Amino acid sequence: MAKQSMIKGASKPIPEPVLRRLPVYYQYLRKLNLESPREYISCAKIAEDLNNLAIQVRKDMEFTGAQGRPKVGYRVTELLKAIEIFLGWDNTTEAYLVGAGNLGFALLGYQGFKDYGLNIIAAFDSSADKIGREVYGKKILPVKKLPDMIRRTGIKIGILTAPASCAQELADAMLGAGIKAIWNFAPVKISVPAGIIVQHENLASSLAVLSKRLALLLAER
Amino acid sequence: MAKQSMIKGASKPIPEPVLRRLPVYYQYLRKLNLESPREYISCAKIAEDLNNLAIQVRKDMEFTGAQGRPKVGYRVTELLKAIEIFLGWDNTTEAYLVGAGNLGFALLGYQGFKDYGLNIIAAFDSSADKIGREVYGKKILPVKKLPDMIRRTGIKIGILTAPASCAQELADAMLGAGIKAIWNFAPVKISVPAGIIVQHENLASSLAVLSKRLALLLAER
DNA sequence: TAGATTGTTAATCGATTAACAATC
DNA sequence: TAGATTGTTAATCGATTAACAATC
Repeated sequence: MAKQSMIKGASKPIPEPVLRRLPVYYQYLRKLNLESPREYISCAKIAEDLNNLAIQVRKDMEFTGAQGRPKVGYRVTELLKAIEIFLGWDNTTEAYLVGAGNLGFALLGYQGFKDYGLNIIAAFDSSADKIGREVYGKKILPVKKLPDMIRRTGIKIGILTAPASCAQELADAMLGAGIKAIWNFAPVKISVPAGIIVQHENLASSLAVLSKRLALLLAER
Repeated sequence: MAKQSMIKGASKPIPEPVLRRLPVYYQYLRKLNLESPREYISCAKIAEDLNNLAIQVRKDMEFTGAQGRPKVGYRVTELLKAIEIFLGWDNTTEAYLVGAGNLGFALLGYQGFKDYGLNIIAAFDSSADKIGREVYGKKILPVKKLPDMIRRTGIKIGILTAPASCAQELADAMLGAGIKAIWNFAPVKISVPAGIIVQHENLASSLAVLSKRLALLLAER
């Protein structure tokens, strides 16, 4: 099966690169709103501050359906709203986190998620000295209760921050109980049936880009 | 300034997508070597297991300079070596980590980095109850010693896991002391002069892809 | 030998960028 | 009005995929 770099199914398919840039604009505009608020903004200004091209910003914004006014630009609040709605960040999606290690704790404590419509309801772990604790206001529950909780709450997103060695097993448990999307931070590829979404965060891929760039930079002279 | 999706400066410029896939092959081949070792492997087999196309695997491998034998395939050890050398993972690069919170701890404890030639030498933090502790064998030092340590050791990579509020300030301190590449996990864009490499891990971008895919999936029926 | 698989050149596809008309 | 900026159509560029020759 071929991979899909294009997100299909929508009226207009959205290129993944666009989808990855929209949050960057969103973060930028929110920060701008706090630090030096203004009613309107042009693509040229956004592009300049974010170090890319105005035409790309304009094209990207087109996907969200946001409309600007010639000579004036886009109303900042409208732009923010358009991105929010487009990404589905205007209403909250609930998720469970599985694996309450350091990374799990970091994600539980990340305040940004609520801006992106993601609410981690609870965490699950198998270790007795973690179960029962409360971290950043979120309960750590025994992992054997996970399937039951997923069924009862109908939660669709699982955030997997367990060690590689038990990632597949935990993924299977989640999927069996009705999870539809797994955000996988475990450093291992997990196999899932068709129709299930896996978003794999691979540190090694990022590191490869970083180390190659650095090697080229240092080799320049 | 336009952005560069292509890594320039090498004899043959390497597309970033290729660079991101190479570690996936690497992880796959290493796991294969442990679980069901074999001397040779074909691109078709790799592609099947990783869910992509044989021609893409072959093209990607071409960049590493690895050579296969028609009808036989590639020698697994050679493939691993070729990727290692190509990414510069065959000799160790040292790095400092700045910000010893939960995420910092998670990265300090991540065993995988040594396979990728990255060695985090020490961590820095400003909080008194962290300074002096040792985590996964790595000392936590006072952040005010950071510039001096960078100068003395000549370390070129800084891993930034501090809160957004002090990310820019810490980045400036690192760059002033000679850091050439920053792996930025802080949820904020940092500004750097030309010639400095910043690799920004943006959770919001990944979440956007995940949430849009899930929304489309759930809307299908 | 026949067939599988690599290596390499060509074709396609999609994303980015450019050009320009519309409009405030 | 003139000029800046959007909206939209066209051109370019690069990455992916296909085709096929080379070879073990």
